[in-house]
Amino acid sequence: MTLADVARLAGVHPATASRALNQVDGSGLVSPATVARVTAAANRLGYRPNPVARSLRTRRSHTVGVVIPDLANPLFPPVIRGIEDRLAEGGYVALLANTDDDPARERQLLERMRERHVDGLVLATVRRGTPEPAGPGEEDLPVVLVNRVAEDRALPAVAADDVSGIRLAVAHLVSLGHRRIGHVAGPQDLSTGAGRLRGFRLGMAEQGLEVGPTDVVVAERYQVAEGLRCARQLLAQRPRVTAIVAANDMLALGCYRALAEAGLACPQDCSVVGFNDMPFVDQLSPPLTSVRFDHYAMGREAAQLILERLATPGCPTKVVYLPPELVVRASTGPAPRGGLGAGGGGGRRRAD
Amino acid sequence: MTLADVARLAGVHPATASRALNQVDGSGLVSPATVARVTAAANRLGYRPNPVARSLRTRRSHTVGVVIPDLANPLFPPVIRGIEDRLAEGGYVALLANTDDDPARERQLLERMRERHVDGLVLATVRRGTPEPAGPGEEDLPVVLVNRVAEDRALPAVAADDVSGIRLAVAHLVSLGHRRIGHVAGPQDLSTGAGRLRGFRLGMAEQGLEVGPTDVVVAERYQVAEGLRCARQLLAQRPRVTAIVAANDMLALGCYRALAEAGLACPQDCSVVGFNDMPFVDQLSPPLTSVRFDHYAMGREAAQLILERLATPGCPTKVVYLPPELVVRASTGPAPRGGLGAGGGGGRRRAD
DNA sequence: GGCGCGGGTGCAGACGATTGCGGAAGACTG
DNA sequence: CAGTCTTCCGCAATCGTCTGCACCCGCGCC
Repeated sequence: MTLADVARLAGVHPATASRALNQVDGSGLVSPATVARVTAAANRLGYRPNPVARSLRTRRSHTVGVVIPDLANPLFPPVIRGIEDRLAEGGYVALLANTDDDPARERQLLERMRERHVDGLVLATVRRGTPEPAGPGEEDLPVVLVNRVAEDRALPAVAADDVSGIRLAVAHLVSLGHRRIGHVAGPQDLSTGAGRLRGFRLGMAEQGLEVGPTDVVVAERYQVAEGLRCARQLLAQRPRVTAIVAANDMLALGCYRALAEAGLACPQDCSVVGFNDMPFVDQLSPPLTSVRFDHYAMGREAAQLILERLATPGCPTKVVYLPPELVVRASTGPAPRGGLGAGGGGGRRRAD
Repeated sequence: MTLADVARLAGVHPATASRALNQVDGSGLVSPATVARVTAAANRLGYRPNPVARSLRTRRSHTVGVVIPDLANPLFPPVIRGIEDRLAEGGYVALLANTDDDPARERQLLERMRERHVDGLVLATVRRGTPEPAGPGEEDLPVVLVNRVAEDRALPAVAADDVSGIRLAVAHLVSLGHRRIGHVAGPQDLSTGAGRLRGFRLGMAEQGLEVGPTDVVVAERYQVAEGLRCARQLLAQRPRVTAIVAANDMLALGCYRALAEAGLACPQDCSVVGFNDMPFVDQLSPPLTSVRFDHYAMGREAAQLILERLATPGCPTKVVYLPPELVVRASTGPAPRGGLGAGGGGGRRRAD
């Protein structure tokens, strides 16, 4: 079942059959009658072009490398699905790779992808300070960033609007009467961690609140254990916080634990807000208030961008920000009376 | 950078270079001296064979199709990672596809995979009653099943030992004093659903307990909403159950909701056991007791099996069962006094 | 010394599709 | 009616690698 068979059945040369089948219709390289004959023959035979042979000749594999830190992070599956679905519509397939946040492993995986002749890359792994996100020699391969953006916006990217998202969270807490709000920040070498910290400072400023040096603790990784460590520290150095904005749901989980350790109830004693609205955070106890954005859409958009670059290599680099929204659940509640809130007068003071 | 360049540098014919590089060393087609010269040249040039050209010639793509219902199901990411890691060790890559449990979509995806000339398939989507798991004409492609097994064990597969796992759960509940135990069963057209129901009956029999017709409700899908529906029904038709064995963690989540609706506390009024020990079920409230098995290992083992079949096509079909273990958390507790348990005498009867 | 044998290489033809080039018609103009 | 242009199609090369076949050469044996 090759092109030659189709050509024979249609009574034309294989070259003509090829042109007939690949014709963007109308551009007169092949007569309409011939196109009809060939496509009819192809249909009758159920002909499917051999992508391997095609790739060899055209040097395009119709394959895109997708590099993420870890598939087991619940944030990524919906993103991957979005990428794959959109790529499939464009006739491409995704090649997945997990780096486990290990730069050495990442380099090795990118090398493998180059060997496989991927046509482009979608990277969810860039860090600030590694200016060549795709490694040396990648300049020819189209690259799109997802979830994280490049420091200088020099690369096309799709990500949530971290700053706005955190501002929503802060505004929500303030509207509940909170004034002493802490931030468990994400790793500052990631655009998300840095952006969300910026969003926190900005949001607080907008509400007329100051951010002191003890109001922020920076996590080294987006992990529950780090969230626990940071929240402990925050509670220690800032005992009267009534709310914590976590840079990420994982960190928020760590905050839950730290509060439980300290014998504080959430949200009665201290509210917590997360970011990402991962699957199942609505099943936690208490269900987590979190900043949501559409993960699947982020994936689709990233795929869209890489498809555009594949189609027209020189096109301008776009950076797309997805609008976040706050999903209010039970982990946030009114500020406890007795906090330093300007909301009400005195009231009962907590015992601690 | 092609084989011809290497050959030129080594002063041999490309054909010889090819043989030298592909030689399983020792089988004397090429002299050792030549092999040394060629490999040296290849290293010096950093030569990497073009997998596309190689595939075209050898008709092997070094690619394995991995078909799952839905990547967003937390069970699968670790499995996928196991598959990908083991495949990578064998020089293969995985091509992922999600069927969303839609047979039509599955057929279409399998067709795409055939077009892409995958060398084998790992399927997590087989249902009982579809004897041709991979569709017609798949007889030539090696297939391995994962998570679910074929009805007649005719296909190699890797899965948890569903029967043993559920028996562990039942034994645990009985040891806590439970006697009236219900089962929210999984879809019976899936081997997991059927196996776990069988395990439930067997486990109950082993404990000398009978399973009446109202003790089991069968879910149509592994979804929280279905779990809710079934648990509601179970509570209605069997009001005095003190424990529910769910065929799956999703269904267990539904049970949580049904209990909450009914004003019952877990585990004080009714214990719940899940299956799979999905990520984050330890963060639920209460943390879920669940039957665990090693998801990553399951993936690795499936990849191992497909690699074996790829290496020696005729090898006997193995079916591997992974040993399950019970992870006891806070969703299971002593049977409430006043149940029909044989454990103690009368005691306080619950008000309902 | 001639012949046979076998290990090691070179030659060239696939694999299946794409594409520059040129040629053969048909259309159209002067 | 001749010449030019357009349209459509066939020819053959090409992508990079593998592999059946033939060849060459050296060695051993009769």
